[in-house]
Amino acid sequence: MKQVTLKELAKKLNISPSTVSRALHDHPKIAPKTKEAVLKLAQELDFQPNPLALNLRTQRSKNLGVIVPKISYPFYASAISGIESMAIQQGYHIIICQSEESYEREVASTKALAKSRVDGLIVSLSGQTKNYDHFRAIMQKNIPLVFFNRECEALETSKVIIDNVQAGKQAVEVLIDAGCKRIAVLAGPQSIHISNQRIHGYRLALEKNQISPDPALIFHCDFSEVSGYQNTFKLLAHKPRPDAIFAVSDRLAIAAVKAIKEHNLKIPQDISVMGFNNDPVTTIVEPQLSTIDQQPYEMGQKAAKLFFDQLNCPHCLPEKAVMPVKVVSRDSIQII
Amino acid sequence: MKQVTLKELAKKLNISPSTVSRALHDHPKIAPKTKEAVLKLAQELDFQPNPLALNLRTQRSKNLGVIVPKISYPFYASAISGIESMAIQQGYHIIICQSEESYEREVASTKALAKSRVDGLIVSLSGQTKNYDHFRAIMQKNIPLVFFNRECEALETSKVIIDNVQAGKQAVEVLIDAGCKRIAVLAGPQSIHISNQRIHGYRLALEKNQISPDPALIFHCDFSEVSGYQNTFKLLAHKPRPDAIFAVSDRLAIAAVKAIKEHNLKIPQDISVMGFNNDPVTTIVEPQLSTIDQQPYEMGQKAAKLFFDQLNCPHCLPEKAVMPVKVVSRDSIQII
DNA sequence: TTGTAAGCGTTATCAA
DNA sequence: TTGATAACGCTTACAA
Repeated sequence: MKQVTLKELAKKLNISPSTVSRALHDHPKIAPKTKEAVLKLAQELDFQPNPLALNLRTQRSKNLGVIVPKISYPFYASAISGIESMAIQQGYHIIICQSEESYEREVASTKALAKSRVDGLIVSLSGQTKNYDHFRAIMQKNIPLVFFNRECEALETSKVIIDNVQAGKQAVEVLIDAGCKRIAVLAGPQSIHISNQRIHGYRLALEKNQISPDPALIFHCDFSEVSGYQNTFKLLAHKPRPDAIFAVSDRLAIAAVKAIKEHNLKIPQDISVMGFNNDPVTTIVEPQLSTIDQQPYEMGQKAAKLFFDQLNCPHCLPEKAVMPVKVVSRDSIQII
Repeated sequence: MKQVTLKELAKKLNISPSTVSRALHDHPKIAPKTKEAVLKLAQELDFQPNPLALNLRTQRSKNLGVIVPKISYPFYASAISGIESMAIQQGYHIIICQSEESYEREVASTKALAKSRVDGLIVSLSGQTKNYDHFRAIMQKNIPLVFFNRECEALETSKVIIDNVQAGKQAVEVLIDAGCKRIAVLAGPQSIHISNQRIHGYRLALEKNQISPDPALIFHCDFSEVSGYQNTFKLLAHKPRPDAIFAVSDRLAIAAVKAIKEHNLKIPQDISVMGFNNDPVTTIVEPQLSTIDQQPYEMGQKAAKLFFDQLNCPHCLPEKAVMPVKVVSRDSIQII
């Protein structure tokens, strides 16, 4: 059972392939009955134009590469859904690669996707990435490149981000408004730029509220649960004990919750916790976690939109979209 | 900056395209110095063969379609990673579609993927799917089709599954071994075959241990948290109260945990809970959940392997792979 | 050992 | 209104 081709339609109808092609495309100058006959047969034989041939002609693969640290992070799973929802509307498919936070894997994926001739690339950087030459190569090939969430400031590309400084500030202000004075930070790796921005927001919030910052209250750690857990132990040992923790990700916040419970401290009575991301787990942990929702689905949609903008207007200037965030208040912060 | 083509290499070297092609492919009958010259120039100009042209020639897209209910389910996120790890080795990319448990979306995705000429399809059925004509169409086009996890027994395709009856039996035996006698089931939708198989396993376990089954202890519900929660309320109201719950998914188990706590009952002292899937949340909920690990990454790898087997041997018989599961013991079941 | 020519399936251009 | 031809980039008989 082979797929029927346009040529075969032509042969059966005793007309030329070009006529068939025109009939199928509503060409203005085609005899109505020719058109009718073609459409009828095409229907009957379930003719599907071969996209492989189309791709060769147009030099477009109709594929969009997406590189994220990990699809199992709920943030990225949602973002991917958002990207896909837009892509599908334009007849595009997305090809997803995971960097697993590894620079080497990110480079390898970027190269593989370029080789496979994706029409564009939507990327959220790996935690290790400090060199951007692989993306410069993409740009030189005029392949539209859009960053989202974790972006590269040094490159002039379209990007979809949130205002991490502002969001960090908002998050910490929730804690301050709840009466917290000694707010510690589970800060994530120092290499992650968005984490640093959120911490910058933390400082701004303190400043605005005349709380003097204490650098010893900032605990850098990697994103793993173990690391968050261990650093919370250190954090709780600090004298005087912090009365709140701002974690730059929900995963870290949840590790903190675990550690806090082991210390037989109560959340939020003894210590408040603020997360970031609005992962589904935030409603499963006890108490439920206050956090910041970045609306990843919408970020993904916007990123895809910016890709199509670039595709359709290669010489337009790149666009930077800053998306709004939402504070989500739950039970991990004392209400005063 | 256009990509350089094989023809251009040929022109620059004043030889024919075919010679260049042969040089690049280690053709046996090629003069060493011709080959050398070609490779050198190819290197210099960073020649990358255009896969779009290759695809048209070979009539292969080098894309593998994957349809799952939802990528944000951790089970599927892992399975996808497993599929991808195999695919990448063979120069394949995967195109992921989410059915969102909708029959219509599954049909639409199947058709879209066929239209885009994927070389094969790896599918886990949507919860609604009862008609399989869209897959029959795929099989008629000789597109390799592999099911995993949620399969279709009526179709003769390759498949990767676990023995859900056996796994359900094992799960319930853990409860029985812990001394539970009145084991209720959060059973999921009646339309989901694998859930029903797990429930069948439940019955076998009861039977084997001379516990008489009580149909009133089986609570069908959809997979949502609300539904699991509400049904647990009903379940707990049942007299005499069950001393254990076997949930066919961790999500349901977690909803049950919530409901149980609202009743001020203790897990596992008052009631034990057994889940299924080994989702990451099982270690976040308190107490940590005993469950069944299906090793989704390995399932995904195996599914991809079966796809490549079909691709390379179109007339080979389909293969059914039954993967082992692991019982994961945590704190939600009383140890006696 | 290399070159020529045809072909994968489609469409754009030109000519009729 | 339709047809012939060439082209997208690559490979492979076949010929030389």
